[in-house]
Amino acid sequence: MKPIDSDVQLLQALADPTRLAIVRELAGQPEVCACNLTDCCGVRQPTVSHHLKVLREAGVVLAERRGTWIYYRLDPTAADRLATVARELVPGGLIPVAALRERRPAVPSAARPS
Amino acid sequence: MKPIDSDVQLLQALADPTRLAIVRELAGQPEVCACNLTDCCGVRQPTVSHHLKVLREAGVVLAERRGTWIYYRLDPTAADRLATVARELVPGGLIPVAALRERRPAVPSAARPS
DNA sequence: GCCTCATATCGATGATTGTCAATATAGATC
DNA sequence: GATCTATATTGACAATCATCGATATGAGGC
Repeated sequence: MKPIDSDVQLLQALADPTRLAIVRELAGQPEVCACNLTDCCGVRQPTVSHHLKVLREAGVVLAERRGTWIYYRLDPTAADRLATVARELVPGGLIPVAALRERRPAVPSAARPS
Repeated sequence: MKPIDSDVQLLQALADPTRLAIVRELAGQPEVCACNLTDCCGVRQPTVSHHLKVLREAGVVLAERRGTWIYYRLDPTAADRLATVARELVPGGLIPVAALRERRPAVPSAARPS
């Protein structure tokens, strides 16, 4: 049971065609009954239930039971967390401001790397 | 060989602890020699090479050979593509403007789902 | 209580994946 | 040519995962 990086867990949850289809289905409307998610992805009910559990544990979706049915919606914090990861991918995003003043050579560190 | 959704491929590439560590290493500096990525992740050289291939094919990193060494850097378009996925996760982000004028009930669709 | 329906869990199975040692390839230098 | 070094590829293995049918759980209505 090694603990999993929270960002990796978020990315892993989204990195599956079926789960991303579920998420996109949820993005279009305020909430969706789980019973309506069974059809949209071409997989059976136990599979949908499994994927919804993964998405829940990763903090991507929220579930609310009302009577017999369970309604799912996107967790409002998920978009922000993914956007933060996206910001990490901006090249030079972590370079200190001072370094931006000097011209970066077109072919840097051509010598033997450290 | 079914074709893979481009967004899923991007997410899959990032959804691994080792690959995310490589990406974060690349985020801190303009470019990194592949030989310097072998140490930072606690895996052997063939494993790093394999992960770099996955990241290359997903459009996350760019490679440039200079002599014996190959320098890797983040693909400038990767951040935007991930940010676009993040924007899809904003609840109600795809709701047409007209729908925003009417008050959304606190507990919608309490009746039998369609 | 019983019955029905929606959802979750279990157990099995085939597919995919991360990792490694061994080997191959490509470039530089002699 | 030969040799050295950096990187890629191959082949194998264990582990993880997505999917399913069967079954269990939980809630409403009778």
